[in-house]
Amino acid sequence: MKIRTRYAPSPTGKMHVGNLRTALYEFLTAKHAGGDFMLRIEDTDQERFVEGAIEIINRTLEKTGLVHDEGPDKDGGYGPYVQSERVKTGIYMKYAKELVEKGEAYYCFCDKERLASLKTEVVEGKEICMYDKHCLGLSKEEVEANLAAGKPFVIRQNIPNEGTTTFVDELYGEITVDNAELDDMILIKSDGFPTYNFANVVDDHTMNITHVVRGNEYISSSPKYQRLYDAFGWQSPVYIHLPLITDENHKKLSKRSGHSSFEDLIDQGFVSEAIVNYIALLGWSPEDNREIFSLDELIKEFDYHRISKSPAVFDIVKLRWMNGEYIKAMEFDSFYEMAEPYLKQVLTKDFDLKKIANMVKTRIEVFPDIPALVDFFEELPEYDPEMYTHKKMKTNAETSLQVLKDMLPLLEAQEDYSNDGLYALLSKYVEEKGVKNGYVMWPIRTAVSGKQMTPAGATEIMEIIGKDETLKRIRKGIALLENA
RNA sequence: GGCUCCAUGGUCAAGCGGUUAAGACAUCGCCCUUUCACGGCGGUAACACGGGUUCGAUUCCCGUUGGAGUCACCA
Repeated sequence: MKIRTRYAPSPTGKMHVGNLRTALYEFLTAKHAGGDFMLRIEDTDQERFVEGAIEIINRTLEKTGLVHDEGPDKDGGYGPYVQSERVKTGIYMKYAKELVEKGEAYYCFCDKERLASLKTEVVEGKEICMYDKHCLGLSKEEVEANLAAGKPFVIRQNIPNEGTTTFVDELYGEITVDNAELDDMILIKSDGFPTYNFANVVDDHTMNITHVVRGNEYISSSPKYQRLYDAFGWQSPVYIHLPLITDENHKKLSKRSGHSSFEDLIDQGFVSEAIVNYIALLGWSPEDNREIFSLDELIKEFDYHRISKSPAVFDIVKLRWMNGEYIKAMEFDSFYEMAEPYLKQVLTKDFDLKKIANMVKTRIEVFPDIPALVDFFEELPEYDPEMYTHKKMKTNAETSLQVLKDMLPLLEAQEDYSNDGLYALLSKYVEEKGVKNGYVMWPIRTAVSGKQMTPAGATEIMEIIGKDETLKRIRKGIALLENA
């Protein structure tokens, strides 16, 4: 049988990385087996609906390559299935009533006050209460009368207080709970909309979803869903619950961490391929030791049986490393396209931006690293003359001053300011003095950059900034050292 | 708190009764080098604890401890 999976987000804002990984694993589970991947928008809670959220979901899935296979026709492609649209067909109410007929569900007319009066216990600021099945005792006539009188109602699942319920998860195995632990959850809300708990079962069944891949947080409500499948006489799908992604404190990733959503990450200069690659490895590992995977390679290698059971910490440091690997592997032209705005942030003079971009390409992990790395080309920063002292190079203020003074007239006389020409000039001096390269290169590089760390060597820098600026900076260095 | 799940280095993780317990990130050191970076090489670092089962447990079972999730007319 063909595998069918679905990604079922609710449109409430940004795309959380946990949700993105869920979408990825659903996509991969289907695609690895040549199956289909669906997108279903779960918007049965009108209050939580956020304008533009569906667009964010669509854009993110498109950008990451997680394209869904079917759905309502929409200008040339497939749109997502949308629950609020399906509500209009009456499908959920129809199935809910079927359950009522079977005695597996019942109408409930309890108002907020009565519900609030139910014995509650407060644990960690959260109220805990279970419905007392009060309305299950209503006679058929009473229900009819209430309905006829237009009294607001919900439909609840009827779960016995005795016995146990078991469901099977592919990864976790059999999970059994006492029915007494299970609340009579609401299937249809008083506004006529189904709850997620109900809609998800009806939809997964009617859409022939074979593998339900979802976050770990659903594991505790899965027994209730299982009872729903059983009540309908439907075969339940294969369940695959995914381990949680946490922050460095092992807590659920939240907005506070600053990188909890795909959008955050993109804003911070990560490329989507690297993000996908990284989260694929958060909770899953291939048979070999490979770590760099394109989406197509993931499809080929992904085996959901190798998904791990324990939670994973989202490590931004490793993501940065991986992003750096992707940047290094990029074609120069596409790299340049993305790097240019960052270059232009700090470089306004007439520089060879492509040359600078090329220097920087292997040295950054994310694009926003660029400005701080190249800003000295534009303007020499204030720097501490202490920087001229370097143990290994055997340089200090004195030797540096000597080198700069010796070099200044040579650089003034020099016409050829190409990297090669300058390198030849400096090498000649090095040879004559019988010193090590660094003995000369270090002070020169310091004088022309004013930086501890640069993306290029001394002569490359001089080539870029040109003769006038070079001489200015060398003189500045001399002045600085003489006054020190 | 009830219920459920999880437990290999700081982090991601391989392992599925017998291994010198892989690999990656981070970290440290060395080499290379026109400093740093890049690159190359190497080091430090882990089976939470206690009982079983077994000739033999990181691996299987039980308990303890620790962590997490969940307990809505949210998904």
